[in-house]
Amino acid sequence: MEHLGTHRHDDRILGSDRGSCGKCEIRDLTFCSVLTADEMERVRACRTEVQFPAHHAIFHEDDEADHLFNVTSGVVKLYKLLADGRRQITGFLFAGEFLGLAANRTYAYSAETVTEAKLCRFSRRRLEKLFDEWPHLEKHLLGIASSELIAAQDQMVLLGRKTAQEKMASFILRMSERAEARGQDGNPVTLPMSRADIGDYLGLTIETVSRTLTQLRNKGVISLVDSGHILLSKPDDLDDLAEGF
Amino acid sequence: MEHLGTHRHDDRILGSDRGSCGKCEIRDLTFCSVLTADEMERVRACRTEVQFPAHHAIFHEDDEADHLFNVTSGVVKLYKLLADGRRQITGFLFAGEFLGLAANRTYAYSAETVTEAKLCRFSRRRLEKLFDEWPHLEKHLLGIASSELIAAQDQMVLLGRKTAQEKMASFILRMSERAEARGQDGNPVTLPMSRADIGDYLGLTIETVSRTLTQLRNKGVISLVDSGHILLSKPDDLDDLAEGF
DNA sequence: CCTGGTCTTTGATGTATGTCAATGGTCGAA
DNA sequence: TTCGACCATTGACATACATCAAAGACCAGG
Repeated sequence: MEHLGTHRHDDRILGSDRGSCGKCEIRDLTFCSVLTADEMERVRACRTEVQFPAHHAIFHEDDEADHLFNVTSGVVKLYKLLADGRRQITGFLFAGEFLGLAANRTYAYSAETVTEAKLCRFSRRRLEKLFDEWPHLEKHLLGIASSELIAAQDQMVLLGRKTAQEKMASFILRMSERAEARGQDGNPVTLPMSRADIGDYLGLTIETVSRTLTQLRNKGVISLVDSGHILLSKPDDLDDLAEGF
Repeated sequence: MEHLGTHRHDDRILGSDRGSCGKCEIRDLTFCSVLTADEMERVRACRTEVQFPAHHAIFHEDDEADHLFNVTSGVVKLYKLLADGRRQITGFLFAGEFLGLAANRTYAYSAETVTEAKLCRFSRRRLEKLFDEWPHLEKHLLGIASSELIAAQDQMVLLGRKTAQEKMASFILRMSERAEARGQDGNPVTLPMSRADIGDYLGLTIETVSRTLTQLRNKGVISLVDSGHILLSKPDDLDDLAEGF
């Protein structure tokens, strides 16, 4: 709900490091996976790797949308603000995921790091020229956009029709699944974001997030290792709670 | 919230009418607008025009996603259900808009008519073959998907962070804008859907929708011509209410 | 080891919205 | 015209979640 002061010192760009695509460890998670060696070379030419500390603004909703980004490590959040400061987080992004969606010439949302994070930053203008040349890449992006649209609709169901408990259960399970999809351990789940962030993602307050977690703990379906790590004691029961049984 | 009994008699397909693309009045609103005459001819070959009465199911969330659709007249709603029947409407579609998004091989949502409606029905398999051949069409679809993603994020803000009054005000204004975008009159606004549908779209109950409308009427920002037609008496004040001023 | 700051948890209370119930309006069928 | 069904509106009451407030955790810096 409240604005957490975002650090606004230098961007900490790690030089113009354009040389490391070859040893990119998350290539398979990104759109780069569909590129040939020649194509990779041309993509590399419009790329810069940037690094930000935790809780650092990447861009704001009304900035000129000059760049597209791929998260290469760390966690990023996307959000929109209402005039009085109410905030809705529209997504958390992990390694391999894509950001920079624009409406007209400005970004459609603001983006901030949750943890320290590295990103590949592309010139939108130059990258879009490559998209025009490579239909298979455009096709891949359409697939990504479709999946995101489906995820957005699930989030609408969550925000519009689920109770606090169902929201929390769904969120924990989703984070677990996504960790596994990235090849990490899904249990215990790591929640790198604050309670405020979770609340602003689920349409709840900090207090309700906290209280709901202790309810789930009291029911025995989860254990709180520490505030950022949750052990799923009864994943099947958690599944049921997420769907309202 | 509750299930409105959807009529399940015959589909009322108006024969295999494949001959009328030439005089299609809403061509400019659809992806057909980017096709050449030759391309149109091939699209026409995998097309059937279908017509449904009001409150009729078009497809269900778990059906095999064999078809894609374009609304040519009337209004359609998309929704998802929770196990106990709670419903979230994820969108209302008007003439020119596209539906049939699939996850894996089944539809990602259910679709039902709100009013009597006509749709162009395409074979997914055959249409996707054409997409592969025509990159400019794929590019156009990516643009559509991006706009829908942006709209979905706005809806998340609405569902997660807006009050009932802000939700209603936003909804009325959105409907007005969309009518104007289709070349219709945006004031008075026509709301062809029931209060139950509006509630399930905004994450509210029927009663709250009704009460909120009378609040707005009492404030003098709208007049209720009848339950489906709203006159915007003070559009600017309504704008302010939508954003929380 | 203390200290101040930030974040999380927990408690007490308030309120926007949901639930339950009744009334009224509209429209098509007889 | 009257009837019945359905939908919208309004009222009384209930409650899930928000708000306000305080008390622990945790951690970095001195």
